[in-house]
Amino acid sequence: MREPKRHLVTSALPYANGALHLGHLAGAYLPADIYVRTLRLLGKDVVFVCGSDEHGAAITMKAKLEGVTPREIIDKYHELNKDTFQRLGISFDIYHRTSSALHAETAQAFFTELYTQGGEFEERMTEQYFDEEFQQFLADRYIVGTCPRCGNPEAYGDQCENCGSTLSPTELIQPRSVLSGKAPVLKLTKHWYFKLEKHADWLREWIEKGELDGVKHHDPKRWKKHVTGQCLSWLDSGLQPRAITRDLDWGIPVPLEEAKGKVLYVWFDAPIGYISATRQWALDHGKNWEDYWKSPDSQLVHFIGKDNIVFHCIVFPAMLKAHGDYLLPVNVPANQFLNFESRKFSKSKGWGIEQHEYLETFKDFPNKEDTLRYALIRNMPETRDSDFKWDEFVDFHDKELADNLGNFLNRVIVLTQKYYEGRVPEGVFAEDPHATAIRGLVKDLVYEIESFSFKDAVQKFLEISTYGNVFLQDTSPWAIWKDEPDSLVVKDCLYTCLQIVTVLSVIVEPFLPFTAKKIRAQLQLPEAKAGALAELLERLESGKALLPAGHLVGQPEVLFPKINDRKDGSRMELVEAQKAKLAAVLAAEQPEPKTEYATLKDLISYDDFAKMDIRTGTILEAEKVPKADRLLKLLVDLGFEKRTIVAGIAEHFQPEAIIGQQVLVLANLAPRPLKGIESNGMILMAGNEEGKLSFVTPEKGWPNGFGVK
RNA sequence: GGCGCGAUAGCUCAGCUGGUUAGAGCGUGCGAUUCAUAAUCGCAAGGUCGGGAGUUCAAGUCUCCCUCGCGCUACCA
Repeated sequence: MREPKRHLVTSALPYANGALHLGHLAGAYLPADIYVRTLRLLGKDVVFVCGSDEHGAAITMKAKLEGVTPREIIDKYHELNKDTFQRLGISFDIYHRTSSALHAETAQAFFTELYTQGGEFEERMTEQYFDEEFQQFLADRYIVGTCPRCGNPEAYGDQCENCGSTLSPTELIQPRSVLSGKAPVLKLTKHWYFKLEKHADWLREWIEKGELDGVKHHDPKRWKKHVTGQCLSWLDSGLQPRAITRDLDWGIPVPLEEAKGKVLYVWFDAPIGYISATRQWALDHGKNWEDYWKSPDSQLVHFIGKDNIVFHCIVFPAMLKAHGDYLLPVNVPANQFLNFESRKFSKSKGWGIEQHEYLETFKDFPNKEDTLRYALIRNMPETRDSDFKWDEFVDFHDKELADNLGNFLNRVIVLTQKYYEGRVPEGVFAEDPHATAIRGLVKDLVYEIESFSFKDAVQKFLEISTYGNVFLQDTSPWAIWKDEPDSLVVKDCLYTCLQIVTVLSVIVEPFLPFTAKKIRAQLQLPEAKAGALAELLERLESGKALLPAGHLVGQPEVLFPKINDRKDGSRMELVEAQKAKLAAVLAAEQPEPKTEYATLKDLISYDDFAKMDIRTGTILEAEKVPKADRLLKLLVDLGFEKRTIVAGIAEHFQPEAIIGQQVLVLANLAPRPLKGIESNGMILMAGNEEGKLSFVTPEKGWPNGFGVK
């Protein structure tokens, strides 16, 4: 593949209704930042864009819950996230937002282009819930009701947060509007759908072979397996048209006369945010944004978490291709998820720590940003879920940053001060084997970063520091210096070590930007500029000194005060406090009977009740319905007849265990086929707040077939 | 249930297109060293590569079955 002229790098746009936690940082922002900083050091033309995703019903929902406007919500979280990223050293060239006018214009133009081209959209009339009192259609999130799976009375129209199942609003039992609290009605509405399925063929070729229109586009082997795998799995199961409009008042208006009151569905406008962010950046810097999005010698890379794979590898590329002119990503190095002390991050359960919260809590901790960055890099969930542990956080910091890296710098500077009053001695480095070895490690490191293997890259980084330690130890200049203070061996040794430290001062920057500044300062060197790494490699090759003889270095200063420090327990206390917090969460977990009872349904008349014919019965046979996790096929004796009933209780009861079980059956429910089996009635079950089920039965031995009054 | 990804030393993980005695870091044990943040360096112990079957001259690496973890997806109490 040709060397690209320009790089466009994106990180997933954070949704502006909350803060981000360490998992997000490790997933989509930190790796992107390392990648981008490396490219800059190599002197490449690169733009790194991100921003807030600020539309969608979840934001209006949150605003409503908090009694504020959506604008206040997005302003709050936009500022918070933007500021936090900056404080952690995530070096976006722009952190834009989708509420901007430029974005609205960009997204609308994108829609209009696809619309006028024709063939990409289709219109559909669908029935959506409508709140008659408020005279508006309800987004999925605006409908709550009882979850059909677990019985949680507060499930949303798109998802039940109790059992995690994905729902559609029409599945909810006893739905009600969040706005009026009343039952919504179904009403016809028109929406536009993007015909994703017509792009399936070229998408498959693009993902499988890396070819676009028969031309080599990228090397598919360089994509992560779980990314390619999930995409092909989607393609195999068939693509469906996706709605791109919504009935909502918060978002970008659909630019069509006949679509008044409708907005672009947030998933459609969000990825276009990458484009509008680039446009804004170009405006601010007098550049041409199209060079980055449309020129074939530019290269696009999306950094995301695994929850976003399908959008970035199928949906958005399809949109871009349908539009025409746009580049498709050469890679989407999605990371998996980071767990926190063996569990998933959970804000509601108090498990985990958010980015800004970390910065606040570790306010007085030296190098808090780089220490965190380092711990996350070492544990980055590159190919599978990984786990953040405070004990490892301490170990990585103390053993690798303090003992290996920090101490190496320290001993070199101390020796230079002691033997040569801080002046770099004369020596050879360039043509000796050490220079070759170091150059090899630096090249390996760069290669790993370009391959999105950040864990391997940081390991190479540490190897350089270890190389220095080994060399220093093997030479032991202190032993020679005692008798021969003018020894050339000692001069050569320190000269070489100082060159190695200089290498470290440059390549540390992508990983630990704050530390990079400190090391440069100790060496009395200016900060490494764009292209510094390219220059360094060149010098290593051509034999020029990186740090010339005679250069005066600064006074030694401890770079990383250890956490596990017997003289100063303050840093360890901070970590211990975090561990104690988690222990407290665990301890408090058992008694949590914050029982929520379903709100009572609307009143019904006696006649309504009388319509139901509930009978006593006994289960005669039970077997699992194949290809369904929840369904059991039952044969129930109702006295006057035996009938087949399919019940969704397989997760709670073994088929053998319920034979002979007495039950109550809603016997006059209209028959309905389930997985090809006709179900004639419904078994009555009692449910609790955990979603557990219990049979409702008459007294033991009660005859079958009699009514319940 | 379907699909995808994963399961390798006590712990965290590397092992590309199948090929000599399966690697690294941490931890452990022993030794060296003192310039340094009780840091550093060397050596050693430690694995039936989740389980089972198969293909092959040869399998951690390919095929099939099973178990477990994570994710996507289907399924009315």
